[in-house]
Amino acid sequence: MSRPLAIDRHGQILQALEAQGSVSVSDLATRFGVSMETIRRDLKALAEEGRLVTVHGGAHRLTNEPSLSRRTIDNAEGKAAIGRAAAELVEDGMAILIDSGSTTLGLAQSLVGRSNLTVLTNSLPIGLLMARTRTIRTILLGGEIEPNDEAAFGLDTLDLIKRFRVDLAFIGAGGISETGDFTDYTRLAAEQRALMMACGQAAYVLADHTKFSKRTPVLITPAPQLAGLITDRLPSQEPAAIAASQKWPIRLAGSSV
Amino acid sequence: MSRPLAIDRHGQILQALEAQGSVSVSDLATRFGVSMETIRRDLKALAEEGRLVTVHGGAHRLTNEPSLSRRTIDNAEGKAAIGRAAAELVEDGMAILIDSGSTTLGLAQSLVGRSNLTVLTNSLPIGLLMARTRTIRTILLGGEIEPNDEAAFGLDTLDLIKRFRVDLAFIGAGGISETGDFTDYTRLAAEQRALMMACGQAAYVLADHTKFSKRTPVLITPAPQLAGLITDRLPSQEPAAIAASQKWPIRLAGSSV
DNA sequence: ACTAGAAAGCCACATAAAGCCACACCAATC
DNA sequence: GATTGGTGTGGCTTTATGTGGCTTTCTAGT
Repeated sequence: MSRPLAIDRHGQILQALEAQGSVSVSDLATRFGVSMETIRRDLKALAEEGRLVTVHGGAHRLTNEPSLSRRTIDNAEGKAAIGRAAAELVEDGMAILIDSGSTTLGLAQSLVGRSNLTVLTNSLPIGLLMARTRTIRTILLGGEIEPNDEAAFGLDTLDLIKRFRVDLAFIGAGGISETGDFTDYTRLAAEQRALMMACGQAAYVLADHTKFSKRTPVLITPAPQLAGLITDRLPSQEPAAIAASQKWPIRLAGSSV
Repeated sequence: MSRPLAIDRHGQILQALEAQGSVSVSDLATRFGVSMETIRRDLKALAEEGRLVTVHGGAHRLTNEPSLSRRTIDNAEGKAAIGRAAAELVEDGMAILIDSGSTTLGLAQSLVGRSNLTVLTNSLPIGLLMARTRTIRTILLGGEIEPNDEAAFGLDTLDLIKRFRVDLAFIGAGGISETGDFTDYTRLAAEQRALMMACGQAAYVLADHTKFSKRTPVLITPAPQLAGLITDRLPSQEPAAIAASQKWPIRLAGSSV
């Protein structure tokens, strides 16, 4: 009987670490089907190389770096579920576009470990995350960086988007109006998101349920490629949720972990 | 030379490695119908040619270029000193371009706290760092991301560079040749760096002393804007250092903290 | 704040897979 | 027919992993 390569495990551990910030010994042990002691030895070796720090129960990423700062993401669980649901739509060999935002970041995290994909994004954290997998080809849509989003916006970004065609586009939104339409904070961002939709053969908006109660000023003109909305749950009392459910096909992400 | 069978095997092993990142001895043995010992000899031979690295149980793709994301930066102190020296050239209100690399990252770190600056960069870590200051306007030059550098390279990047003109450009280099010229790992990177030089009214190459003993294959064609080299110290015994000092104005960064 | 139980860590030992080396073998080549 | 280079085999060493016993650390309930 042959033994799986230890070095592959090391690589995947580091990937999981990039995506999640921390990993637990028991999770890794079950995931790889090896004993906890083996995982401990892996983590110890990686820690000696200075690639992570071990903590009781697992390991943690070194904290100096441009992190996908896990700065208290609201409704992290719901966004992770949306990410997993969206990732199921992504098939081997596809080229996809991922917009910036904490919800779309959930999708990127779910794609870690996949290979034979091409990801276009205007988000720096997503770009770094994807590039570090080393198995996903990553193209960054450059432009002027908006510090709040840590993503590129602007004329150059619009221009770059126009040069590509992808299989799927996953778009964020600032909020959802009472009419069920998607809205954004600025004119430029709305324009850019509309263009991103048109870049894909099919486009999905990723928005968690908190967006139904958010109103942002600029309407995003939906492109014909818009295939639906992926969210975690529909707040039944929200007019925006009711309107949206009548307007777009909605895919509910099971919040079960 | 060798049996045709063996040559086929070597090629296919490298191909499998390219596709999967790693291969196991036992898998290859069953796949080719030969003994594990033979596969080991194959891997050993390929490892001696520098085409892969052997690990217990198989082999792993080599990452030719030392990765930036491994946190231990060689000669961090010298690079920080170079960064401070370069930062002194940057005046209020300027627009500057910062190339990717660990040395140029030192410059970016020295600029934290400054304001009224515009920074163009193709490096994701530098872009994030600058954007997070919120006082420095940041423009990211997009394109395909090279995982080792965590920076954008490619046709789109070249195209974007051409659209800007900056006051100062700070360029990295893979190595310095015996003739004192700057060299790089790939044709594309060399081209891109040359274009970056031409983007500035004046351009400086930032390279610490370890670069004088590094030889990388592709020559960077210097643009006329190249105003000099900023380094931490000149290894007197290195022919590359002597040649460079005769060819370019050199600014030595005081290593004093 | 204290303490008991549970979970995780550590160490030593056992074992199976992998690596290494010397030698034998086989099939082309000169 | 001798030579040469690739390949397989057997014996030994090394490495990776699992297991059990013990210690340490965390957590929750009083």
